Amino acid sequence: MPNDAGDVFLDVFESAVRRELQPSQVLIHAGDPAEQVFNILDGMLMVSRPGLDGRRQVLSFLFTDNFVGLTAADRYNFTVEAVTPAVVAGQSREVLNRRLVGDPAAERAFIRMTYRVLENLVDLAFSLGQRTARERVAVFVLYLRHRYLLSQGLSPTADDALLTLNLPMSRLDIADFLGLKKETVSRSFAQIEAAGLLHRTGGRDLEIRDLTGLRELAGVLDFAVPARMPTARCERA
Amino acid sequence: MPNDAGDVFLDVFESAVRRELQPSQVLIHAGDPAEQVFNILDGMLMVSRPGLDGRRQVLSFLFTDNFVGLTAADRYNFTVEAVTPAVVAGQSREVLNRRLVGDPAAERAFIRMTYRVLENLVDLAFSLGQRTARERVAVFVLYLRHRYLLSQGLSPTADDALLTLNLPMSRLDIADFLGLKKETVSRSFAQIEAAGLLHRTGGRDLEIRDLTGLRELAGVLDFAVPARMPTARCERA
DNA sequence: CGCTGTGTTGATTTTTTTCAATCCCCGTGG
DNA sequence: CCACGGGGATTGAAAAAAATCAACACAGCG
Repeated sequence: MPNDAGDVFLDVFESAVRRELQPSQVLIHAGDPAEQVFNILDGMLMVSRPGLDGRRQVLSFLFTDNFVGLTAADRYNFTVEAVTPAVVAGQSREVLNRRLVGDPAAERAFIRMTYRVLENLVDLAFSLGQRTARERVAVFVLYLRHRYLLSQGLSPTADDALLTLNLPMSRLDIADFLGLKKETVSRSFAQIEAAGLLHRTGGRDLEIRDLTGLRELAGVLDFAVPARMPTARCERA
Repeated sequence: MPNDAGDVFLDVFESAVRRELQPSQVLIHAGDPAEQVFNILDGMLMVSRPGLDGRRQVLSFLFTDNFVGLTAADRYNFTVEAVTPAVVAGQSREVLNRRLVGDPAAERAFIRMTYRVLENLVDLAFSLGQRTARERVAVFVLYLRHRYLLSQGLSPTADDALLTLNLPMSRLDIADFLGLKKETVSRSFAQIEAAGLLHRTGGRDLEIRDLTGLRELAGVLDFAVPARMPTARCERA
């Protein structure tokens, strides 16, 4: 559904219709016929899967050059809305499909992009299922920083760069992403701040004070190709 | 990584090496070079993503004709092991790739299969992030039943069929799938049983007593193309 | 300058986990 | 055939985590 990539097949968006979005404006409604795919040109968007009773799970945040609109069914089963003012390019699925069939390189790039989406979802599932509230918030901060670094063309391991972050989404959005309530997100931020790992500088901005400590708390070294157990079968009670 | 499909490209496994697995035997170790892809011929397998400190998130259970081995990186970042005695067919990635490049139909089938994996992961993320322990267990029972129905070629909406289920995996495996502890899984089963929705008939077998009630608890009508909010933007506090 | 909506903090309740004890199924061996 | 043992499963009690309910703070905006 969402995601990554600056790839060959993105040229299908050259002839695409541009569309501007205001914060919280909806690009894709879950349930709509899946006729188009989109490329993010500017701004941040949010993909979420609404439940039947008002609950929703935010699945990912989209940045410049991310792609969104994949689905196996003939209707979208996720919602996409703008977080910041944004510009997207929309192209019909058919045009994309025609672009892909002829060109093995484009095909491969497209499949690789889909894998990356998949791996992001696996990371999310791991957070939701296995990490504590504090850990999830720490991972989230690092995740956002990582995405910012990427979208600025910087190395994701540029350690000293980008220690001030803006979180353009609401606490509710973060909560629905992390499977927590907004109060729990606030408290987790407060605890992480109390531990000296970061500092909330008013509004939705923050400053990372101890990147190493934050990474330790998160139990994560990097994203997309996260550090994992090499082979050892983990023995547990 | 894991999953679904009885599809065109599966013919690449005709010339594949068969391998038999005993319960808990590992087919793919996270961290191994990703040289092969597999098709499940018989039995049940389990895909999981191990964390750094022994935590693990089970990502899916695999049944006959499911496919596993996808990854964007050159190493697997997930573990696959047998739950029941199983038989798999292994083929090199290269053979699969060669099979796909020439054939748009196979390509499309492959991409569609990847979408289905993706949608299963989205469902999992929704459960992990938004549902209570009881709901997760109810969804899990319905999910397993759904997979059994599919693998038997029955209609997933055959309501009265298949009311007795065998859960071949341990409570710990279920717990790691649902993001709970094994005791919580036990308690949730007990509560659902007390509510008269199912009955544990010794060992790892159970009997569904009230399918409708179970679906209500789960908040799910069906899988793979789950019921979702049609359009309405959900207003919430 | 007050209003409104988001965010934070506090107190309490609920849910889940943790720790610990038993149970029970099942295979084994007497 | 039945006692025995062992690992998984269940249940209980206590602790911890997160959610809920409620009040307050604060920023942005008319």
